[in-house]
Amino acid sequence: MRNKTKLPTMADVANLAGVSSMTVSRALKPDTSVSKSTREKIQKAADELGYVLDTRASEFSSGKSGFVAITIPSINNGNFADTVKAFSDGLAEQDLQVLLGYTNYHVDREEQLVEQLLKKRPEAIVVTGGMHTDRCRLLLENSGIPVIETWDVPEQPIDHVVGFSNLQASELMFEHFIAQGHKKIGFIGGDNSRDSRGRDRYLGFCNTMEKHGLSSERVSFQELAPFSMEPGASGIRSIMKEWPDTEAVMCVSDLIAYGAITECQRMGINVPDDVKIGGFGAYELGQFLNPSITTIDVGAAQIGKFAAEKIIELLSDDGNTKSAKIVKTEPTLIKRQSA
Amino acid sequence: MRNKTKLPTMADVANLAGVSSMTVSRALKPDTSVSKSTREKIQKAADELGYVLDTRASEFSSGKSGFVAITIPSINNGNFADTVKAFSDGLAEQDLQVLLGYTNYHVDREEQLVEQLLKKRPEAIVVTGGMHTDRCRLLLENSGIPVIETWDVPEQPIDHVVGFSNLQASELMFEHFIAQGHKKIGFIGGDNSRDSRGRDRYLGFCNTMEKHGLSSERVSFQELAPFSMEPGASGIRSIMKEWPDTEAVMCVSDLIAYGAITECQRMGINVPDDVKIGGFGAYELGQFLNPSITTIDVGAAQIGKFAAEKIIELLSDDGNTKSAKIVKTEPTLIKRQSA
DNA sequence: TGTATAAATGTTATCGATATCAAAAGCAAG
DNA sequence: CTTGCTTTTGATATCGATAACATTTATACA
Repeated sequence: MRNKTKLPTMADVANLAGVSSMTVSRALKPDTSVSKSTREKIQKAADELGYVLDTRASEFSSGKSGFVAITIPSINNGNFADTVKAFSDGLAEQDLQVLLGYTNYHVDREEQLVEQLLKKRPEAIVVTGGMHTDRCRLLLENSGIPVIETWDVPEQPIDHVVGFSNLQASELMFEHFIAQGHKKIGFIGGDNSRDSRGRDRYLGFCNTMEKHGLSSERVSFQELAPFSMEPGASGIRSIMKEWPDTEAVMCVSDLIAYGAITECQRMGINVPDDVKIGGFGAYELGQFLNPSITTIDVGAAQIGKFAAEKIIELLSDDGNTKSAKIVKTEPTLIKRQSA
Repeated sequence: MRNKTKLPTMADVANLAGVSSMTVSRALKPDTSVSKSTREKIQKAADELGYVLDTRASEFSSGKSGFVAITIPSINNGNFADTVKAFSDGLAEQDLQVLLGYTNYHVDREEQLVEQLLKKRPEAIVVTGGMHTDRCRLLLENSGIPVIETWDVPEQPIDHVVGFSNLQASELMFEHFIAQGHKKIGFIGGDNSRDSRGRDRYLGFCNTMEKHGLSSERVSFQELAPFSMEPGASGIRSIMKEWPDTEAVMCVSDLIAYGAITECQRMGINVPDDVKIGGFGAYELGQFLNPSITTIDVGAAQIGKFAAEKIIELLSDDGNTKSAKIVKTEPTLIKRQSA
């Protein structure tokens, strides 16, 4: 069934319109010098044949692919979605498309994905996080295109960075707890070996506790493969069972906090009167829950916007102007009802 | 900066390894006849040069692109994410990649997107919904590849369909309301001109009301551009203000229901005692909210899975075997606390 | 009207891989 | 060591568009 009838090519259109295929090529682009009459003639021929440009040939011939690759950990995550949306919007004016890939929080999967993406010769690549396999790092370094690491500030950046310190960001929440006089503080996170951002948020917990001479034992690490709400429920159950006098808990994301808060309600524990619960990421659902979720806003959309701007700058650049290698966004605490 | 140093090509690898580029091409694929020793030699040369295959050239030369296009209305929507995930997983074994595009619930945007995607010569295309502009329909019909419409059962399908009747699905909820003895029933939806699935759910409301001789006036249509929770809050406010004796309301999605339920809580209205609220789509967050959200499960993942299977079948097909043009999934009511 | 300049169109070579066919090398059996 | 087969490798044409350059046609102005 498929490909039985071969699709029309530019030469077919040229034939029908009685011009050369080069003229067709020009007529189909917006800003080239083709007379109005021939352009109309060609447009008519193209419509008649149902001609659709083959960008594979086009990209191959012109040498530029017209798109930028971006990898994010998970498709179903409002935060990364915000980043991607702002990123796409920022690149749209430059006629650059976005090719998206999901690592599922696995560095091995990331390596595989990055290789796949590079094979398509993007004009730049954006990756989430600063933790990569050695080979992935090498691939990116040798790619010959701008590389931007986001959502993190790696110690040894590959190239450019648009991110923030997850460690410092999570400290905001713990300092907030402590300023309210709490001492028995806990943390619910995920598998730190897979998610370096989650790990840094946990380190922020440890640092702050240590700084104030408090115990950092009240932790629960849950399997949160498809980063979700259930683990928040099990996490808070486990913490409240082992340390019933816990006063405040920060969760590695708002989705976890959502699971934890709603589970508290089911257990008859009042949030925030009995225990305070903080989230991370300023997801929309946290704003509407009762109690609304106190959280850390990391400026997800801003990251995407900045990354897009940087890419536009780097691509238009003739290699002279030096732009900042590292752009930091400023996480802020959003005080709401839950903590 | 970019492209300054040209990336190595297959010919470079061939040179270094002392073979022809054709042999390199073969060695880099898994199942071709190349002797073990030369394959190792070539692999070594490729690694040394940091060679990465240029799929643009590869696809162009071989004539197949190796990917399938899919359009969905919104990136940040758990339901469509589920469909896409199942779809990707289903195609992964066939070495088919997925190229994703977002229509933002606009048919004009869809037309533009479909054209963009077709330019890249996918091997098949999946679109969400059965409402298209005339030109978009034409583009799809002339594309020469399998087309699958999903999440809907159009009256005049373009080619293949994997979907369900949104009308019948929403009737499940209204019949559920009525079976509980309710008569004063409402609906919160969005802009029907943009979202045909939402419109069909609304029609399901009207049909059921009419069938039982009830009024279908209690409706609120909200602007829900980035399909979200706030509109649920305003929607329920407006309905409860105008018709305070409303007994049950269905929302066009769980996200809207979430906004509506939490707003009720803030207004001191008890759900489900004072008013019952139903959602649509079986989103994860509805399962954990107190009260948990009664909803319609449309089998989002199943749609993706079926679509993938159909594509594999159609692509491997020699054009003989006739497969069903229309595959329907069976929406079910998930009875929880809110209704 | 002729010359200078700009605009419109055509010609040819090319991007990097693979399909296809041809040739060489390896191998088994007599 | 020769014949006949399989396996491995190579040479060449080709996919469809565009870059770069060449040429023709239109336009302006003296």
